[in-house]
Amino acid sequence: MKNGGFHSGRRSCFVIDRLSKKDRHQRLIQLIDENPFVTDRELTRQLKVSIQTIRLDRMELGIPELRERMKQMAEHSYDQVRSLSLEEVIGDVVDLQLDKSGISIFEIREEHVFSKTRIARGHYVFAQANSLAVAVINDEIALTSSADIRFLRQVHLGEKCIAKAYVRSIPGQKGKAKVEVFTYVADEMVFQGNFVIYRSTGE
Amino acid sequence: MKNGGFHSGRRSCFVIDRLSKKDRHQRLIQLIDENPFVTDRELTRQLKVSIQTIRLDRMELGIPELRERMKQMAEHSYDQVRSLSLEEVIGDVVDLQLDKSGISIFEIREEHVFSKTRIARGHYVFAQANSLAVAVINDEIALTSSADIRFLRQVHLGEKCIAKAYVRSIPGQKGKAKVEVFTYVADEMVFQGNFVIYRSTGE
DNA sequence: CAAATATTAGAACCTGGTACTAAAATAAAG
DNA sequence: CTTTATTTTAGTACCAGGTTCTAATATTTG
Repeated sequence: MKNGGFHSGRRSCFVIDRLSKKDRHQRLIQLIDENPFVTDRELTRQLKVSIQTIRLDRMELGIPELRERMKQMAEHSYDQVRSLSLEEVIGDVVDLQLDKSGISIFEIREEHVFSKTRIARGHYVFAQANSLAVAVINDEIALTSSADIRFLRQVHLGEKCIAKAYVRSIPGQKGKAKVEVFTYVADEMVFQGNFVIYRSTGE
Repeated sequence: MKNGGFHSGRRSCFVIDRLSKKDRHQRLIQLIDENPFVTDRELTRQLKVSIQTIRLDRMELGIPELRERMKQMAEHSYDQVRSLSLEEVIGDVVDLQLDKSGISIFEIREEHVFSKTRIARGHYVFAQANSLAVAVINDEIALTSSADIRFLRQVHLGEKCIAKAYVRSIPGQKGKAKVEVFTYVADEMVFQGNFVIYRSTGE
């Protein structure tokens, strides 16, 4: 053995000594998590064990090699970019009757909440309602003109928001539509909004 | 030569013949753009040229090898995830006087606009204002209670939104603060919002 | 036709591994 | 204190997907 104390470290009676297998595994997971772009060779320096040990460890832990990790990240981001650019609406629209009504579902995930309180940031709840209000209008161009909104209670991590939109056309004005949106978690109303949507009819 | 017509295609008098160098370059760019995970070997099949030609072409066009492409995508997505999870606020807060006022800047990028019209989705403009309204409140917990908003004109791709927030405390109610936000592009006001923010004072 | 350009072939080498065999070192059990 | 089991290290052959370099053919152009 190369490392360890002067008398080639028996037990762990020396300060700078190898970690136990279990500890090393934990550290390995941590290191790769912190920097997924680390090579096995770099890991040998950090963990003071041979490259074979690193590779055995990765096997046991089911951690793929660097190139495979990068490939997976690349594929993931590729999919994400594709789906994001398709995401014309925040939340899944499950029902849509153009110029009448619509329903969308949106689940509050980690990225939508304040990390401290785990309460959803208002603009995500608004975004779901706004997207739905725009989607429900049967027009080439539909833009939010103004809105009057109310957050009735906090929405927490993991909760499913069901937004229901109803189109109430404004009789006098042709280029504008009024859309009412109510968002529920289970039976409880958490958000209420009155949107005035600009539409491009007759242009 | 291996491909081409029966008499080993002189000129381009045969139908199934190699493309010109220029056309091949265009096709190569297109193929890699469509599927960045394609190997050189797969490209030889598509373009009917040798692997050396593919590699020369990539050189000339400055297209890196598959592994480098994957690495770049992986790094890009890693950075994005990191910055997204750190993004406590939409827009850069450039000035903040707690319980008084604040300014944030937010540039409209591709991902914020309707692909058809290149006009910003309302909820991004709202999100900037909402984030700023919450940030300007000097409290552990600050949540949007209600808002009254107006989109004064469309914001386009590439425009920089400068949001200014002013706290107007509500004298009667202790747990609520009123925040006015005005968003400008250059000198033009594009958005106006009155937010009522719930605050946790004295709790 | 000759000269210039484009294409192909092939060998050596690189990174970051896998798969496998085998020998040490260390720990645990009898 | 041995013997056995586990853990760690060493070393070789091999792989994908390349780069880099030299050299030989095609093909096009003047």
